[in-house]
Amino acid sequence: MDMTAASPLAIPGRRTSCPTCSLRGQCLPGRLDAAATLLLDAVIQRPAPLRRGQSLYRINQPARSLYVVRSGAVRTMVPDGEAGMQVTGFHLRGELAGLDALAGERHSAMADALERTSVCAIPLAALERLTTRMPELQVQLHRLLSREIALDHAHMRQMTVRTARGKLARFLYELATRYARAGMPPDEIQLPMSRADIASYLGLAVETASRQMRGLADDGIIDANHRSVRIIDRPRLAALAGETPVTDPLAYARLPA
Amino acid sequence: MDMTAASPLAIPGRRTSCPTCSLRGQCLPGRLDAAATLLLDAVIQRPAPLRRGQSLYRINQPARSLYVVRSGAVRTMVPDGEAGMQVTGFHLRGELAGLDALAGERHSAMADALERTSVCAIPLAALERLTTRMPELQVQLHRLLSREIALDHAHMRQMTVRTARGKLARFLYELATRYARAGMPPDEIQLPMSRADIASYLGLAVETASRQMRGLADDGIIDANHRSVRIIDRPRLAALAGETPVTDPLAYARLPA
DNA sequence: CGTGAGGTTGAAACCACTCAAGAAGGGTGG
DNA sequence: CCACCCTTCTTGAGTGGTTTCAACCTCACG
Repeated sequence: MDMTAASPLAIPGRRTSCPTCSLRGQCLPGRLDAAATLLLDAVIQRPAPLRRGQSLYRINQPARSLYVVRSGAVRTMVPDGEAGMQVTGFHLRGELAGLDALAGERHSAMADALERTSVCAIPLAALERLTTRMPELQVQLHRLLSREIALDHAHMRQMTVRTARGKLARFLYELATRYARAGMPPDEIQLPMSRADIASYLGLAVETASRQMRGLADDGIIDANHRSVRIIDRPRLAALAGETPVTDPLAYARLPA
Repeated sequence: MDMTAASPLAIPGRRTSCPTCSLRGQCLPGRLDAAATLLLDAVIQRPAPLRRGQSLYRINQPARSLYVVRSGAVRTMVPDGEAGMQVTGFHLRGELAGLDALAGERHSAMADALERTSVCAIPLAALERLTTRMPELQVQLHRLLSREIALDHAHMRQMTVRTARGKLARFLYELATRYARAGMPPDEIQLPMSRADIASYLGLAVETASRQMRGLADDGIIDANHRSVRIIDRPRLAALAGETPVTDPLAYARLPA
């Protein structure tokens, strides 16, 4: 299945714009009125789609824009030890990338496309100018920032799970949730990332990621081969994802003095 | 050593204010001029110091403010499985808390004080109003947001380290860095959090955290007993913190098509 | 001075990592 | 269109580190 052609927004020759974009509601325009949306639309750049492997921005590159993934998927990584890279995030349709340099300094991470990917680039300078004049836009920006921070926190929780099975379950469960929000079928996932990406993201060895994927399949929870994953038993996946074996449930129940 | 009395800002009877605050530069005022700083100062609330264990905000509570830690330390946690809590962050002097609800919705985490803690509360409604009128303030807000996101990413990297020793080393190293930024001695750390907090934060068993702390001490890298940690061999700590044994350095070097 | 939470230490089981090799895809060029 | 290559993924066995369970210590506090 070719996902790159799935988006109705990628029709060549037809110029995409905020007013006609199906992501409008969950993107920066939010609940902006038509006139305001046009003002925003005017500053947004829509570069040619990135091919698989092309980089969106590099480490230490001065931050110019904020990016919204229109279709495809973006991966962010930071250098890690000797020449290695650590995957810090995946950005799906409708999600933001480039927040690490919101202040207009330099990027602390690098980002590249996992598959053919279209993005909207919002120049930071223009964004600042617009938000001061459009309070609604600022609210929406903050809303999106909150969402991205929440995603990061979800990621943290994934990694503090102490079993590989639990990590992977949580990863798939969260991915399914995000696919649903992006308007894609949440139980038929085409993974845009490799096992190595998943392993790095979760802090596992590649082999472990592979084995656990098979393990979930053997248990009848998912149906997995290669990059296509079908969730069969969602409740059980949720149970695996939600549960961390907590040794001492009272350990953190500290009473006010 | 009692850290709660260490801050010159906690002098009773003397009302703290942005213009006289030593954190001014790295806090929201940033490089605002005197008049603008006063405007900001006027909306900032300074509640009575929190006692150890008192909560700053709870889960699902409507977000009212953004918080800056003036002295002390705040811990944030999310519920995790059956009645357990997962520590997602520690917020030291000069750092922000409450970003998970920046959009003015509800808090997805809870926050409480690890020791006697003073905070400044910036009402979100007022903040929004001010940023639209003061572009400089907005830039600084974004700068702080970037910093917090960077902290989260550092945390992620901590957790993907696959050895407990490395996780703890990275934790201590980063903590020392943040202490330095807060203007505290970076090599004489009084840990505000318990071993259980550290373990939860890093995704380890409490016993492992304890053992590794001792291990670092045995190796002559730190001097640790209970909550006071002295960094003896900073270069070696950095080496432990920076290095992850990367199996395949080329695994993520994907070439553009 | 007792009590309890927080912290440490020990021994054994388990799980994930490492090393190694083979299978399966996808892409490329003949 | 097929054969080839190379990347990605899988599978297997052994090892080592982390977890678990349990007991003990110690410090702060009432």
